[in-house]
Amino acid sequence: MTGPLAGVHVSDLPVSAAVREHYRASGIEELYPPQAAAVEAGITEGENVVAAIPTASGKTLIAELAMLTADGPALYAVPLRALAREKYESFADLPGVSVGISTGDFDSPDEELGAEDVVVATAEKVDSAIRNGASWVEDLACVVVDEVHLLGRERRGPTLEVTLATLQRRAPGVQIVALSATVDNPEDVASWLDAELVESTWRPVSLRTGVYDGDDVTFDDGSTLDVDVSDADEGDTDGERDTEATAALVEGSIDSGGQCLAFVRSRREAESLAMRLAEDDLAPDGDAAADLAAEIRDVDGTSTGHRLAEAAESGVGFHHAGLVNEHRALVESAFRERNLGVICATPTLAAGVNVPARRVVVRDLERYTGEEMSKLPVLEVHQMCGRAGRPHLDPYGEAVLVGDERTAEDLWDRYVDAGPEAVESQLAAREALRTHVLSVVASGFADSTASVLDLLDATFFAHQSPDVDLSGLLDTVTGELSGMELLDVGEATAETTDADTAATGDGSDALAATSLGETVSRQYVRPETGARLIEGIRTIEGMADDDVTALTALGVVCATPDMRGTYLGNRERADVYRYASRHAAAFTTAPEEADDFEAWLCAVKLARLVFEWSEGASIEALVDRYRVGPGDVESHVERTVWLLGAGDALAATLDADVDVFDRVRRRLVDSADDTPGDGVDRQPR
DNA sequence: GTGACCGTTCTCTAGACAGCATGTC
DNA sequence: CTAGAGAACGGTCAC
Repeated sequence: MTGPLAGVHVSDLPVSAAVREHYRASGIEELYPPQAAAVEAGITEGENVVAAIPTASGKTLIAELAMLTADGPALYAVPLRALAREKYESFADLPGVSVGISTGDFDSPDEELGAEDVVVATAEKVDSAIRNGASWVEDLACVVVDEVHLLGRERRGPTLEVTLATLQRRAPGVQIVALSATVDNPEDVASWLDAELVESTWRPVSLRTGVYDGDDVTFDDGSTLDVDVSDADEGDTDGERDTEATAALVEGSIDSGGQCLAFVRSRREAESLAMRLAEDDLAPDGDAAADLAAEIRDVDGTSTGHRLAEAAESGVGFHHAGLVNEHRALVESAFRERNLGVICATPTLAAGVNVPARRVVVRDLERYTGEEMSKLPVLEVHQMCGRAGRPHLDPYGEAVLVGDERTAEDLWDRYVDAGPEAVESQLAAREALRTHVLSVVASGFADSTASVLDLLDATFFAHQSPDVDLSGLLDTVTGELSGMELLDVGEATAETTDADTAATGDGSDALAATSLGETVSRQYVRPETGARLIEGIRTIEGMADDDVTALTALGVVCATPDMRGTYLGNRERADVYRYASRHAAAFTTAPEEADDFEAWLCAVKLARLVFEWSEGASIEALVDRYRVGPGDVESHVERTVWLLGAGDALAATLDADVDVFDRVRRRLVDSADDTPGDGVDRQPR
C-alpha cells in the first residue's frame, strides 16, 4: 500500500501548460494515488521507477509524465503491435508532442524516428533496431517499458532483458520506467534497474472477485450473488452446467446495464458460447448491431466471418487469434463503443488492448498444454479479472470464476486468496542464450567470451541468480553456434579484454560472427532457423533446376522453428503425406531424413497452404480445406514472407546462385496487395 | 426402406514478435 | 484419481 501522500494536482506538474490543459480537458484534476506516488518517486525528475500497479490505474499518465519531462527523446516499448497502435494514438493526442511508431508491420525510416519526441515500438523492434545500429536509440533520454513482468516469459522474456541491458549501455544515463502487473517480486525488478518501486493495488473502480460454486457466487467482500440457471436442462454434464451458469452471469450483467467479457479455453468454445448467447438478443442498440454485422461481413466471406456477423446482430462478439486482424479490431472497438454486450474470448483479450467491462466471467481455469491439463497462471487470471470495471461507467467491477461444488474452494485458494507468481528470468535457457550471444557478438558489443559475460552481467538473470556460473553454459552455446557456422571461436587470447573483466581465470576465447552469423542476427531469425535455411540453400544449389519450384522454398522456410506450426488433424495426415509424395522432387528433405516426422508433415502442410494462397486461393477456401482460422492464414503468410526474405539474404551472403526465395517472396507480396481487405498498412496515418 | 433417437467413440485443443524495399490514384 | 466439448459414428426401433 502507498503511504499517506499529499494530493498532486495537474497544476503542480512540471509539464507544458498545453499538456496540463489537455489533462484537465479529459477530466483529470488530481492524480490517482499510484500516480502521485510515482511523482513522489521522482518520475518527473529522471529517476528510474518500477510501478507495479493494476491495469487501468493510470499507467499511461505515469509514462507520459516521465516521457514529457525527460531531457530528450523517449521510447515506449510494448509487447504487442496492437498495443503499439493504441499508445501511438493516445500519445499523438498530447499537444506539442511528435510521436512515431515502429513495429514489424508499421514503421517509419530511422531518420524520422530520430526526430520524434516519443517513439512507440515493440520490444523486438527495439532489439532489432539496436542490432542494426539505428542511431535514434542512442539519443534516448527515457525508456518506458510496458508489461515488464513479461521478463518471465520463456521466449520473449530474454529478449526484453537483453534489450534493456544493452539499451542502458548504448544510452548511458537513460531514465528507465518499467510498468508491471502486480507480481510477487517487483522489488527484484526494481533493484535490477536501480529503480524506486511504486507498488499499489489501488484501482479507480473497485473490483470484487468471486467464485461460483454451482449454486451461487461468493465474492471476496463477503457479498453473494444468486445465479438463476435456467432449469430447462436436467442431467447435464459439468461442462453444460458451467456454460449455463456463465450464460446466466453474462445475461444478468447485461440486463443491469453492464457489459461482460467471458473467457474460455479454446477458439471453438469461444465461438460456441457466443452462438449460445446470441440466441437471445443482447444488443444494446439494434441498429448499431446491424451496422456492425454489415461491416464484419464486408471484411471477408469466411464462415468465421459469417458466424461473427450473425452473433454481432444479437450484440454478441467472439475474439481469438483465428480472427483476421480487422475483425479483431472491429470487435474491440464495437465493444468499447458499447455496441456489443459481450465478447466471448480466449486469453488474447486479457493482455491486449484496453477493453474494460463491468463483469468478467472466467469459465475455464485449466488449459490443455500439449501433454496435460494445467491450471492457468494466477497472473493471467488476474489480468482477465482486471478488465472488470469501466472507469466513469461502472460503480464497481466484478470478476467471477466459474467452478462447481467440488472445485470452488480450490479456485478460491488459488486465485482469490493467493498472490501472483514471481517473475523469473528465462535467459539461462540454451536456446535464448544462443540467439542473444550471437546478436551481441554480431552487432559488435562483444568480441570475446569475457566481454559477453560482462554484458550478461547487467542482465536480469545475473541480478536474480548471481551465483550461477554462466561461463560453462556460454561455452556450450558458442560451440553450438560455431557448429552452425555462425560464430568463429578463437583460442584463448591475452589481448583485447581488460584485466578487470576477465573473471574467468584461464583467459577468454575470442569471438567473431561469421558473415552468415551477421546476416542471421540482422534478419532477426533464430540461429537454428538460420542453420536450417543455410542447409536448405545448399541442397537447392545441388538440385536440378526443374525441380526447384516455389514449393521448394516454402518447404525450407516452413520447416524452420521460427515458423509457427499448425495442428495436423488425423484426417488430413494421409492427404498431406500423399501431397508430399506427389511433389517429392520439389522438397528439400524426404520424410525418412526428417528427425521429427510429425513436424515434417506440418511443414509440408504449411508450405502447401501458403503455396495455394500464392496461386490465388481465397482465404475462405483455405480455411475450410485446412481447418485453420482466417487469421492464421494471414499470419502464416506474413511470417513466410519474412522468412523468405531471410532465406534470400542468406543465399546472397553464401554467394549461392539461388533466387527462389526472392521470387516466391515477391509473388506473395503481390498477392497480398491483390487481396481485398487484406492489405497491410505501411505508413502511419 | 427410412428416419428419429440415443449412446459411444473419436477428434481436438491459446497466443504472437521480427526484415526490407517500393509503389498508388 | 482428474479434461471435456462436440462431431462423427453406429445401432435400435417404430412405422
